Amino acid sequence: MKRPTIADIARRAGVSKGAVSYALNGQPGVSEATRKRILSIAEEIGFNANSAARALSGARARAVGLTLCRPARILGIEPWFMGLISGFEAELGARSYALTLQVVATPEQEVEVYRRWWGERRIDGVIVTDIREDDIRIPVLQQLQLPAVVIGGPGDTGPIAQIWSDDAGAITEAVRYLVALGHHKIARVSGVADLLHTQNRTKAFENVCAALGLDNAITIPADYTGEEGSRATRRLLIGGDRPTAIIYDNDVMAVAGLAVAQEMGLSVPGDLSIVAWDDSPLCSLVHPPLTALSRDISAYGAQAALELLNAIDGRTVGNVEAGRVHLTPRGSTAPPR
Amino acid sequence: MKRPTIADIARRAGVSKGAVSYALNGQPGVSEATRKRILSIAEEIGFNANSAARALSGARARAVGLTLCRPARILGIEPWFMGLISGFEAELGARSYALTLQVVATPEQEVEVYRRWWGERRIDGVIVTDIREDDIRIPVLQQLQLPAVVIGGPGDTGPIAQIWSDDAGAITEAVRYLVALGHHKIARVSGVADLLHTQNRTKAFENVCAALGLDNAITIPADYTGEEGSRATRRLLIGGDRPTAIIYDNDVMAVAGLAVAQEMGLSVPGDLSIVAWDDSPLCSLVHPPLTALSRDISAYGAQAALELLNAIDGRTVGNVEAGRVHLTPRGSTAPPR
DNA sequence: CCGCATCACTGAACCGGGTAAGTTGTGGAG
DNA sequence: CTCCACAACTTACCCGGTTCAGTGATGCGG
Repeated sequence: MKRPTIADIARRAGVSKGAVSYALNGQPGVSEATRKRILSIAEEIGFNANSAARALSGARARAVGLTLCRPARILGIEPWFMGLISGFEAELGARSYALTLQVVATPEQEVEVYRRWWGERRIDGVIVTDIREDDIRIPVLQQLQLPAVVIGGPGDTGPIAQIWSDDAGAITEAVRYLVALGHHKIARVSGVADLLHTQNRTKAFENVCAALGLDNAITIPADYTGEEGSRATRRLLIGGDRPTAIIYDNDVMAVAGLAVAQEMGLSVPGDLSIVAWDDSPLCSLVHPPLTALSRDISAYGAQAALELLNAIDGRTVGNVEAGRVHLTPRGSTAPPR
Repeated sequence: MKRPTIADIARRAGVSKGAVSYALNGQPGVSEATRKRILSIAEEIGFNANSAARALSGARARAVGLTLCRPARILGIEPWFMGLISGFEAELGARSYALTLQVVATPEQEVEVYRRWWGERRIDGVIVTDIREDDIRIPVLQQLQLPAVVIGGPGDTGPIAQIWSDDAGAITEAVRYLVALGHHKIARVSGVADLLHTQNRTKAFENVCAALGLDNAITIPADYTGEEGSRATRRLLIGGDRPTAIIYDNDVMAVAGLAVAQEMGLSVPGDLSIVAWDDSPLCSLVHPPLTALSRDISAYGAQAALELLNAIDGRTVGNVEAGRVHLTPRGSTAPPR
């Protein structure tokens, strides 16, 4: 089956290619009558502009890129990324932008992918996640002048826009809630330590615990996987002076922690309260359902996509705070026995 | 920063654009010495061929498409799709093919996306998942002559290649295992009923139960979500003649089923044995860890990508069986009390 | 009735890589 | 020494949109 081109439309409408291009793009230069005729022919023959030709003649590629830099086994089970992706799609799909995905192993590879995409003119901009301190991707994106938005922070990303959520406020709320329930020994199992938002959370956790006079408020670094979550939980629970509540940096580790507690014969929430970060269906799936720090990940993604499209269109975008994180109490938290 | 083009390379090497093109693509027509010189210049200035120009001049777009047609809240938690995606990437990344993703709500929208992608020449082929009986996407793909591979089946997809796994054999193995443990009342909670692989599994389940003389071997249809998994499990467990073992069509529903059993005060595996389909980290995360029907999803995806690349290159591909599914016994199965 | 602006369009160049057809230059066979 | 085959290029056009510089035709004020 032959793909229709603007030349086909031009022939059928009895006008030139240029006129068709103006008509289809809503540019001035054709009469309303001709425009309507051309549009109806385009509709009739099922015309879609060849994205390659469009991109080649200096216009947009109408695609944005996303690299995922986490091991496959984490990606699979983490609801976070898929939530984000479906959020992107909501905005991108509406403007028929495509989303190009690449799974990589290291930040260095990510930089390579950015360079390749840029050289290939394959994408108009990128969405950057898992931002670190002094992230090596930032200077490269600036050098290439590739429009971008960073998800995460707040932190220093120079002129590149950030979409961030108030992690510090959220963890403060969680700790206050646990203290109000009567907990004094609260621990935390964190995600990958050199990610910016992990550091923000850790700092805020230490601050609020100090402010409330909690000692023993330690953070054990982990990596978001269930295995590490279990290991960290065991380390916390085997000591004599064990915590009565644990806050986990993601839902997967929280579920793993719950399993460890059950395995050790501890009752949740009787002996141990559990708070998960990021409220996915996973949290309401287990027994007892987990108290969680919820945010609308999909809306977060949609907002990021919108800001990126703005950046691509040359509108300057500043730092934006995404929707608030709020605590959703469920069966995994209670006053300590 | 200006993007280098083959014209830049040609100028620096003192040859014509054509020679550069031949050299970069490994075509005959240039001497080894010239080819090396050109390649080293390309390397030095960080050349990447403009994918738009390449696609426009009749060559490949070097991208493949994937549409995901499930509600966001399922996509997020289902490890299946992300596993598949990282499998694709392994093959695609190696040949620097891009993966273009689109989340849609209905099969009709999927067809629209295929048509648009085809018209835009944006992709060279598509990977089709969640295949149904008389799937509306198949005739469209044939009409457009868009290279494709179907994941799932076996079923009738005409000339389009399929990658399938032996679901019938797997469920037979699971039932035999439970019977060997001493179970007589085995139930199943299935995924979306009109998907082809669900039907294959249901048929095989009925066959093996009939062959082994099990009565009460009912299948309750669900939709892969935790909520439906819980509901189906409750329905099965409130009856007087409740099953002693349940097989779930995915891991999410199995975990939900486990929570329901615990909530009802039933011990797993003492009162109820649970088998999950698709062994994700989720299965070893909960307590007790779930016995599962394991397959290497990532390898499955890689194989599908490879076959698609073959199809794009014009090599005919037949139906391929992916790696075997095998039963991984864990703590959630035992002889009934 | 002339001159000028405006509209509605045409024609052609352009983007950057692929490739068929044409042009050298060289070596070896006859 | 001539002729031919072949390697090693160059030239020129193609892909399908976008865009800019024209070109008639029309309208309108003076």
